Amino acid sequence: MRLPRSFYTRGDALSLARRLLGKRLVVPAGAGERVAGRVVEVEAYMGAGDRASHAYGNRRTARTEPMYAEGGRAYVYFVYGLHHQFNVVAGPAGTPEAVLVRAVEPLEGVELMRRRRPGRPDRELTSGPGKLCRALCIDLSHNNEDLAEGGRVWLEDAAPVSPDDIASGPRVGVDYAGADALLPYRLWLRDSPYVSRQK
DNA sequence: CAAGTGATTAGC
DNA sequence: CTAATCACTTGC
Repeated sequence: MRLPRSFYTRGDALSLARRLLGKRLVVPAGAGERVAGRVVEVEAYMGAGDRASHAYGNRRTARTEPMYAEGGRAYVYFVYGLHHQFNVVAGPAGTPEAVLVRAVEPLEGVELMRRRRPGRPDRELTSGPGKLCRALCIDLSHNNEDLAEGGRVWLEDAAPVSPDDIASGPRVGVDYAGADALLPYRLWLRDSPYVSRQK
């Protein structure tokens, strides 16, 4: 079952980031197959007031447009000439907040993931934002898709995560954001071996 | 540890 | 139009 719209619109990006940990990210892979992973690492991007956000100062361009939609849509973009990044849009329409999914633990379709990432140990199949998009085949065609209804990627509920198991720290790769780069908006499951390397 | 890759953007 | 900038990964 897909998580409902209200799951995404209920709170801000940080609240959604916390609730996203442990949930199951699913992408259909044709012929009734699925590729799926458990979310183990995320980053919150808090919108217009967040210097690290693409939508800082309400910057509104063709790329950032999906962030302004009602929560529950996908915001996918391309960085560094070769990697895709998958984000979940949070909050009501008009607030450009989103949560970047940084790492998942492979659960379904692991064979497919191995084939898409040849020569990688299972630990490194999905342990980074670019890696997971590669393993799950998420690309620009998924941009702006509706996770709550009809989209070709979605999230499913899973066993709740205890707050004690969640660790936090500064976000990765946002040094340009000044003081905002220090905010503890990166969250991960403390004991998961599938989180990305940088701490 | 540095190169690479190309979409996106701001600045003319 | 052009140049600069990346929410990163990989192979040296």
